[in-house]
Amino acid sequence: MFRPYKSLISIIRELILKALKTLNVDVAEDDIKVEETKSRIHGDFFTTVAFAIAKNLYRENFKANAVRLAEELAKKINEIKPDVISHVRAENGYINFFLDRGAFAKFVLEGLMKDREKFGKFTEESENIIIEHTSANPIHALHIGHARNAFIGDCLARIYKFVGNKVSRRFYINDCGKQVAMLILGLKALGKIPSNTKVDHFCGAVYSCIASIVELHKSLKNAIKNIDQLRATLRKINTNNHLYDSLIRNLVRDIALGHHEIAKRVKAITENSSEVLDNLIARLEVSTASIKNSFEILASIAAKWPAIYYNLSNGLKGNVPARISQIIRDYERQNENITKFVRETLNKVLDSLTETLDFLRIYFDAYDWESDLIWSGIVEDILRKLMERGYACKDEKSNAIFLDARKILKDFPEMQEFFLDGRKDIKFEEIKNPVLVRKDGSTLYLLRDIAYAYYKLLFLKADKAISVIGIDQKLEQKYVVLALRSLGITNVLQRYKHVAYELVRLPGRRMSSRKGQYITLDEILWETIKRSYDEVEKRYKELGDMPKYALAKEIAIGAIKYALLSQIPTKVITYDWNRVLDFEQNSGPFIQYAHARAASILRKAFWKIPEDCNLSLLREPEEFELIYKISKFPEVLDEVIRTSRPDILAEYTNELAMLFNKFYQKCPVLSAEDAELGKARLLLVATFRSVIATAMKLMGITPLYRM
RNA sequence: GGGCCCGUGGCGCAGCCAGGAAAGCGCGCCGCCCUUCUAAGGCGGGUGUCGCGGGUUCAAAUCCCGCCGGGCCCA
Repeated sequence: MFRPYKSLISIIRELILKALKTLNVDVAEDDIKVEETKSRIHGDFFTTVAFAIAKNLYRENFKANAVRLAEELAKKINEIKPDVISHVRAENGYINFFLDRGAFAKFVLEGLMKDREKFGKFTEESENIIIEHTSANPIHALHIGHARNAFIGDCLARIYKFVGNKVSRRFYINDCGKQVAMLILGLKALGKIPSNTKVDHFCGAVYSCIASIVELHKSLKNAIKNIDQLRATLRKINTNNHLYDSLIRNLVRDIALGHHEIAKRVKAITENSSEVLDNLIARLEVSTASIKNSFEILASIAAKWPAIYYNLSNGLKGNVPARISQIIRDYERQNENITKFVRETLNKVLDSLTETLDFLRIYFDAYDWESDLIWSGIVEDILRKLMERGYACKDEKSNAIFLDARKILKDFPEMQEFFLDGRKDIKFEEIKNPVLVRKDGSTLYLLRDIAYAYYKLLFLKADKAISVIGIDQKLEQKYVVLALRSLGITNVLQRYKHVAYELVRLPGRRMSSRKGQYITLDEILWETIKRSYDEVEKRYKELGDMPKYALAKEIAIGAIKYALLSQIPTKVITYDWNRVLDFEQNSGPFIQYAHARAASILRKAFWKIPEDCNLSLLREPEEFELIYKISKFPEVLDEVIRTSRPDILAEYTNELAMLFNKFYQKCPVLSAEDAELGKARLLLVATFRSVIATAMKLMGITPLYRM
């Protein structure tokens, strides 16, 4: 595989090593660092090896000795350097390497002559890789936060595949939770899903409504419980029942209105302060606040979806929480009546989600249902296996079953660094053993996640299982890894990877499906398409409406994907329309535009790419910088895989586009002053176009040939 | 109460893991460049206690310790 940048670094390292040998100095491998200069004034690469040697050899006169050593080394290197390096110069103890730009251009572009399209593939090792991503609950529309997950997962999947792996993309469906049961109950109360709305949008509204209603019920119930206790306590303290009954009545009213003056009122009347009473008052304050909060959320949801809210609040009958629990239980036990309805419903929502994802060209190889995992007995078997091995145990008192994380860490000390994240000061007793099975016998997500991970690695035979899951699940994911290790997966740290990403926030608050506070991906998509359609219209008057739309769609998809991919996954993004709708530099459209310009030149040259031309004519700074950036492409892919950070690829692609635009401005291709130079430039344009097209495809952004 | 992540010009971000020479980029602002391969472009201009305080080092935005501010997880 052709890796010009990496080869160049090794060439330079070899030169340094050889020079050191002739000077008879020994140096640790690690001290020979070859780095890129920040400014071309100091050449293209430099090494600080002279400092490292001087430090070891001379305690005094450190600087002078470093400077002298650097000079001696530079002199030696100049004698033995290959043609691609024009010269080496010592400056202030640094040794600077200057490339021969013509030779470098020839080296890179000639190497890429045959298979430009495959540049960056490392076909050496081929693994079975499972990438699980998106995995949104199939009960509501995707919002921009889910999009972040989807884009990161899809980009990583494309890269893993491109560099030479077998990749399976999987979507995990959490269908056994409370959320699904809420939706199901809501839909049963409402009857049919109307045909004039998108299913996921409708269900999302239903879910938000019902979740808020349940939430409010819960807060009210809590408050009532607290009031009853308060009443009883007050009676114990004083026997003037009449006075307290009227106080309680007033409190109930005030709580309903969300007033926060309970402590004052109670104390004013009782002039009494006991620990029990204070505690009760505090709890009452809390439930008042939560009632107020629940009311506000419900009000905003009712305003957003008045019809659904109205029908639901009339249609919901009976003990709602009990009915929800019943649905969960029945579904887990695969009760025929409920199972059919749940699966049918969720499949409809899933189809609706997939429609959006398809539109964005994000596809899956398989959908894995949590319920299948339970029904098939895998979850149970994993639990038994954990217990047999002694890594899960039942608490005698509570009857709950815990994962014995402490025992796993003791038995497999190699897991400690991973789990503790380098912290040495934590005491073993402080590590919590998480619950796998509640005292009522119901299982927790963690257990199912362990089962699913195990399933991926052992039954689906993945060499590596990568899961794109929110950073809030970090601890939970660590427990999954511990459990896998205890189940006998020895190299689990290499085989299971949690790719964590942060939330997308709305200005001032977080997005929440439950509270109905979100911007759907569909909304963003259509708004962005509209905006890019306007832009296309401005500059492409002669184009028909449909082609305009097709173009606008690609531009919009590129804009949205780039906006979300270009930031480090582990940082919070605050969603901003301006950022997505900005089509200037550092955006998807900017990159597509650079590609279109290159394609335009090639089209005018009838796509006849010269095979023999004098590449060493390419010595202009703009030509050099572009070639230099191109040469680093395989290293960028390497880095993205190492760090699971697509933003590195996004930034690289942006820089590549930027450098091409500078070249484009400065260096005429088709009307070059010299025909030979023109030919060489045309080859550079073709190479650039291939590389940036590959980079774009890896991000799921379509390279456009005209814009 | 315990832990994790973040703090870089007015705004949004990269650089920190693997310390190196004047700290980069985009947006915004001002000026210039379309008879020349698509101006969704290019060129020029001003903007910084790299949150604060110590320490390690020849060298710190980068490593270590403490603190402050924001976000999150567990309880």
